Amino acid sequence: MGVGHGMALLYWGLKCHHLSPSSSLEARQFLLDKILSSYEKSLSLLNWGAWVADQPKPTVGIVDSTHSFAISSPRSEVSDQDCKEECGRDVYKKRKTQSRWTEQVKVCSGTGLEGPLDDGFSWRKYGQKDILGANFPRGYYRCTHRHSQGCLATKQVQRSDEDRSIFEVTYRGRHTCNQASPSPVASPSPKNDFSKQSKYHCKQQQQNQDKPKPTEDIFVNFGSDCVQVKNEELGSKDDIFPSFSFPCTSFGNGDEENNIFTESMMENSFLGSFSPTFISPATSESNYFSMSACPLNSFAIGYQNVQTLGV
DNA sequence: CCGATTTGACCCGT
DNA sequence: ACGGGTCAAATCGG
Repeated sequence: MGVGHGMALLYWGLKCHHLSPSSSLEARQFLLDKILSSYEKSLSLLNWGAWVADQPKPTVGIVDSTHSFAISSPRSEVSDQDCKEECGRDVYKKRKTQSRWTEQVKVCSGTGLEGPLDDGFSWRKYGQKDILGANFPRGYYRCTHRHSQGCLATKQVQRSDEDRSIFEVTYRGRHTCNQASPSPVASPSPKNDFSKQSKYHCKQQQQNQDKPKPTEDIFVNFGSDCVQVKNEELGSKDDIFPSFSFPCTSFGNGDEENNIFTESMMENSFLGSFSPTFISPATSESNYFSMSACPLNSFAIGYQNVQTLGV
């Protein structure tokens, strides 16, 4: 309720104020401060403070004029795990306490793409396993910048048994790296960089999910993907975070300039590193965040039409 | 040559 | 003992 209100307010603010790249930096900062303050109030209302209280306050900064802003709330877990990784193998214990959430990525069949879409981050595959009871193997990915920047974000990709067009992407940890450079959506010339960068993703999809498709189709066909985000296993079993969603039409007003919220947040941090904190750090499995971002024109990888699919 | 992927072995929690 | 997750050597490919 509270967070939903906060999110509604956030969206309202962005929409009503027509936050655009041409807006002054001060205006945007002011609005974001307002929004965040409301959001934080909502958080405290929710009494999920136990989790939030330890967290450094989320900071919002407008990075540059390409209307990308970074929202981060660094956690001690990062340095903690860094140490543990260096000092010994304690990743297994740490795993339990890491933030984790799942996106169900639906790739519409017959569109030329059969595989999990690129989420704007660069991943390196480090393993694959056959999972008991699953028809398809699970792929394990970690951030490409794990060593160069100590980024500990990982994800698992598994194709759904019931619907081959659905991929369950489970993210763990947040990106602490500077992912602006390799990200196809964040680059000044997305299309060129994307086709180049998606090389490995494309290949990986072919090898991993046995459905080779032409690279050329990807950029277009991502537009029909659906992503559902849900949070998992973050400790709390309390139903304090009812699911909520934006109506699909809300974002897609066709005005690119007004899509700062969707394109910026999603491409930079929303799905990649910010969402676990922002969305629902303490939800039970029955509660999940659902987010619509239909015609995300600039959001090249095309997260779209997220709905409460129900799990 | 360098970075990504593959894949069997290994580790850990249950 | 078993299953899930990670490691790392071998391999691939630009």
